Amino acid sequence: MEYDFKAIENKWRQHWQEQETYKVSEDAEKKKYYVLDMFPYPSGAGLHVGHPLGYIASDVIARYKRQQGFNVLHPQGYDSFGLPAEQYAIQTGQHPAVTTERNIARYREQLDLLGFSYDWSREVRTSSPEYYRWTQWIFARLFEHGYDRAADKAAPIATLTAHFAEHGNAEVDWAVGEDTLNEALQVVWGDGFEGPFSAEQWNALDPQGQASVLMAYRLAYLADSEVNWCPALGTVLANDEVVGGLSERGGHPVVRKKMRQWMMRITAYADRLLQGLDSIDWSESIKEVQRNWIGKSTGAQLRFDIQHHEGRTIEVFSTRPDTLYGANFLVLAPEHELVQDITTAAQHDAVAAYQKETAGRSERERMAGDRGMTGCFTGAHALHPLSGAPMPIWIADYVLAGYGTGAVMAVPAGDQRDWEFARAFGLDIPPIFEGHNIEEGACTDKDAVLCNSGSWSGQRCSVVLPIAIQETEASGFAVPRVNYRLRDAVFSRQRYWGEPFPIFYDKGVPQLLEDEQVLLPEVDAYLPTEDGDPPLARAEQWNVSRGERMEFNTMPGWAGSSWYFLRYMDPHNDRGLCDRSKSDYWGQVDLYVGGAEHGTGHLLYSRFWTKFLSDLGTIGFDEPFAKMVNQGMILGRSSFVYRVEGSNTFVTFERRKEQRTQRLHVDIALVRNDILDTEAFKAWRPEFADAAFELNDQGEYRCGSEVEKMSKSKYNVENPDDLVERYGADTLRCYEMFLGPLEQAKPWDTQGISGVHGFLRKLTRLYMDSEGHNIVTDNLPSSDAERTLHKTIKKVTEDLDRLSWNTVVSALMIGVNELTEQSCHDRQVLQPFAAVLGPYAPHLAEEVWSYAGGIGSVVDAAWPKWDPEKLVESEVRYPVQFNGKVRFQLEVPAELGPKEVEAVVLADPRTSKQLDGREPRKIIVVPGRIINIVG
RNA sequence: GCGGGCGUGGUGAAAUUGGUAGACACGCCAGAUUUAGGAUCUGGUGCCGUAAGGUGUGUGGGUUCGAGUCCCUCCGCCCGCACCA
Repeated sequence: MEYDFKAIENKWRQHWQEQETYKVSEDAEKKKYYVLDMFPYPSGAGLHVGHPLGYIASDVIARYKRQQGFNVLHPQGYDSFGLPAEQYAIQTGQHPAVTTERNIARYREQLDLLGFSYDWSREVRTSSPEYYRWTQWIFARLFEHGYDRAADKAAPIATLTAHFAEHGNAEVDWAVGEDTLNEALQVVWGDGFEGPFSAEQWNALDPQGQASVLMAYRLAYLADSEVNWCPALGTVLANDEVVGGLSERGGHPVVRKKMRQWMMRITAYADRLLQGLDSIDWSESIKEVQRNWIGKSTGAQLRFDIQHHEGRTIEVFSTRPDTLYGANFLVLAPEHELVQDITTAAQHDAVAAYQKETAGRSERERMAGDRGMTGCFTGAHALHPLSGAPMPIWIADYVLAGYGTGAVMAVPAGDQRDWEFARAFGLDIPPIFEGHNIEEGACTDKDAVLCNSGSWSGQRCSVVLPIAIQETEASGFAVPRVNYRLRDAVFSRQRYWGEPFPIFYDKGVPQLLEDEQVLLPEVDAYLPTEDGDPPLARAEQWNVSRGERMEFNTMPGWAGSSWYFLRYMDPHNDRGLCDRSKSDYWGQVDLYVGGAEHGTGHLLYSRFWTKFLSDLGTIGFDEPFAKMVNQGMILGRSSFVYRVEGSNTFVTFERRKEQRTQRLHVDIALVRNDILDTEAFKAWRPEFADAAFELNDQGEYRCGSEVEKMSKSKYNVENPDDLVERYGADTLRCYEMFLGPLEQAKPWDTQGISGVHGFLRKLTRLYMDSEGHNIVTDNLPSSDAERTLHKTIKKVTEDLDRLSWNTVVSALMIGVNELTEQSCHDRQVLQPFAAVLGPYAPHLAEEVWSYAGGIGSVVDAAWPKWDPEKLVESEVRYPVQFNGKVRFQLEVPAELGPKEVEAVVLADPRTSKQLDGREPRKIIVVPGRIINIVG
C-alpha cells in the first residue's frame, strides 16, 4: 500500500497520548520558549480550513524550538463565556454550559486530528469556577487600587484614605474621574463645592460619603456614564464591540444611554500603553491601530472669560495654542453644560431647536458621510485672552462632547473644520499666516510663518508652539495639557453567561465579597426580570445572599481573555492565579499567533491587565506578547451555476450570456475542476431533481467561480476533517503552510493539495518500498546527497528563524526531489532529513525517523546543524552579462579568485564574439555570483 | 481626508544584504502506461517569434556596471481611523 497515512497517523497519535509526549514542566536547566495561539471561542459551527492555519504555524514553531532544545510551553484552551451560547440558550432554554461543553468536545475532536503538540493537561476554560475565581480576584484588586500618577503605577486605595485622613486631597496626584469626583463632592458637601477637601472634612464624612469619593479614584469603579446600549442583545457594549453604530456580534443597532456601570480606568494607563508599543515586535498596522485608539495629543487647556457672566469661563483644549491670535469665535458641543446658562433670550428658541435636532440624531447618522456644517449661535460672547476682543460663542455637533472639554477655540485660518464652519456661517477668517491665501482653505502646515500674532509674528509655528504654551501658562489663563481619545472601558454586561462580580451592596455601597467565591447561580430563564434587572436577579436566594443584594451584572467577554496566557503557566494553582516563580520562568509569550481583528479589544485590554499585575508585583513583566504574527484569512472559492430565468434549465458557463440567467451558488462538493457532476446536482436538492442542462462543446457543464469569504450559505466551506480523511493530517498541515505567506489573505484551492500529498508520498519512497519494507542502507552517502541534505537543513533553519513558513515546504520538496534523483537511501542523510521534517509532518516524520534508525521520538530529535563544508561545490557556474544582459554561462573551478575568473572569461571565445572587436571598459566579478562586462 | 500595507505568469507564489526574475506547486499541453476511476510516470509551459532574437515584475522617470529590490511621479487594490480640536 502506498503511503498509508491513516495507519501512520493513528499509530503515532496514540503513541504520543500514551507517552504524554507533549507534557511539559518548568526546567531551570533549559531555556524556555512560549508559543501561544489566540484564545478560541468554541463556536457551534466547528472549524473550517481557515481556522487551523494559525494553529499549524504556531505548532511548527513549537516543535522546531523543542528540537532545538528549548523547553516549549504550547498550551490551548477555551474562551468559553460569551454571547452566542447565551443567545442559543435564550432560544432553546438549554443551559449555556451544556452547549458550550458540546462545542468544546467537537472542537477538541477536530484539533486532535491535526497532530498539535499541545500540553492538554494545562487546558483552561474561562467559564470554569477554578478559572474565573482568579478573574474575580483581579477585578477585586482593580477595585482596591487606584493610579498614582506621581509614581506612575497602581497603588492601594488604602494609602489614599490614609493620606486623606491626614492631609485631605489637596496634593493628591492620582488618576481620577473628574465628573464622578465632582458629583460625589457635591452630593457630600453640597452644590458648588469643588474641592479640594481637608482632612477634617474627610474625617467627618460617613462611610457612604467616603465610599462615593473613593469611587472616583478606583481602577475598577462604578459610574453613571453614556454607554452603548444594544436593545436587541439586552446589554451594553464596549466601544470596541460597536462597529459603525452596530453591534460587532449580530449587527444590531446600538444607542447611547446613560446607565450606572462598572468601568475600568484604562485611561490611567494610556501613556504606558502607548510607550509599550515601542518595545514589542508586532506588525506596524496593529501598533498603529492602537496608537490611533489611544489618540494622544499634547497642547494646552485655555480659559476664556465670558462677557456679562462674571466668573464664568469656558475651558478649551487646543493642540495649537500658537494660533491663538487667529481665534475669533468659540464652538461648544450642543450638550455642553454651559449652553443653557449663557444662551441669550433672543437665541433661546433657535438653540433649543438645534439641540433637539442633534440629540435625535443617532451615532450612526452623525457618522454617515458629508452633511455639511450645522450649528447655532448662542448670542453670548467670550473674551479673547490676549486682545480682549469679543468672540461669539456657537454650538455645533462637529464638536464632540466626549473629547477634551467639549469646546474648541475656532481658528478658521488654521483648522479646516473651523474654516468650513466660518464659511458656512459668514464669520470672519482673520489671517495669521504669511503668504497664505485664506480663500483657499485653512493652513495646517507647522512650518508656516505667523503674522498678526503679536510677538510671535515672523516665526514658524513649530518654533512658537512651545513658547505659546509657556507664555499662556505664565499669563495664567492656560495650562499645558495632554489629551487622550481613549475612554474608560465599560465592564458590566446585563447578561447571564459571564463572570459574576465578587460584589454585594450594603446601604447602596458596593463591597467586595472575598471570603467565599461568588459562583454563577442557576436561573429559570436567561432573560431580564420584569423590572429590567439583568438575568442574575432571577436567582432567588442568591440575589439577596449578602447585604441588600448582590451585583446582578456579569463581566464582559474580554475579562477572562485578558490574562489567560498567565494561567497556562500554572493552571491548577488554587492559592493564586499563577505562582510568581512559574511566571518568572515562562515569562512573556515569545510568539503569539492569531487574527488581526482584536487590535483595540483583547490586545489592548490584556496589555492593560498585564501592566496592572506587574504593578502589583504578581508578575515580573509588563507586556504580555513580545512578538505577534497575524495570519491572513483563507478565502473560499465558490462555484456557480446559471439558471435560465423562470425555468429549470441550467446553462454552462461559456453560454451563460446567450439568455437571461440567474447565478446560483452550488455546493463545491458537486464540482471538480469547475465541471459540475450533473447527476449529483439533481440529487442535491429536490427542486433540481428534473433540471435540464445546456452543455458546452466538450459535453460538460462548466461552472463559474469567484473567491469570497468562506461561509455555509455560499456552499464553499472546506472542512479539515474531510481533507484529513482524504489526504491525512500531515498533508493538510504542509499544504496550509505551502499556500503562501502566513500574514496574507489567500484563496483556498483544494486541487493544489495533491502536489503536497505527492511530495510526502515521494518522501516515503526514500525510506520504504511499496510493501512498506525498510530500504534504508548504511552506505556512505554521495557528496551530492550530502550537499542536498545540508542545503535543506540550512534553508529550513534560516526560513523558520525568520518565520517564513511557506518557503520551508518548497525547500523540503526540492530536497526530496534531489534525493530521489540521486537514489539516496542512506541513513546518514535520511535520519537528519526526518528530523527537519518533524515540525511540518509530525506523524510521518516519526514513522520515517524510526525507519532511519532514529532513537526515541522525533519530537525530541536534536535539530541538525548544517555544515558549510558540505555545501561547497568544486565548480561555480557564472552567468556572464554584457552590459547587464546575460549571454552565456561559464563554469570555473571554485577556488579561483576574481582576477583569475576575469582572465578566464576574457580568454573565452564567446566573450570576443559578444564584444565584436570592442574593448571592455569595465569588468565586474562578484565572487560566486555574477560577471558583468561593460563595453 | 489621514495613517499602515500591497501590486511579479492562467493560479498560489519564490527571489533574505541591489547580482541569472518566475524556484516550488496547481492548472494547462504533448507523450507513455494502465485504465470505470479524482491513478501513475516522462517532457514542455511568462509573453511575441518557425528561429536567431526581442521583451517582461501596476505607470512614467531617476540612481547604478547591474533594479522586482533603492529614490521620485502617477494609477489601482486591501486594512485601520475618520469631524479627536
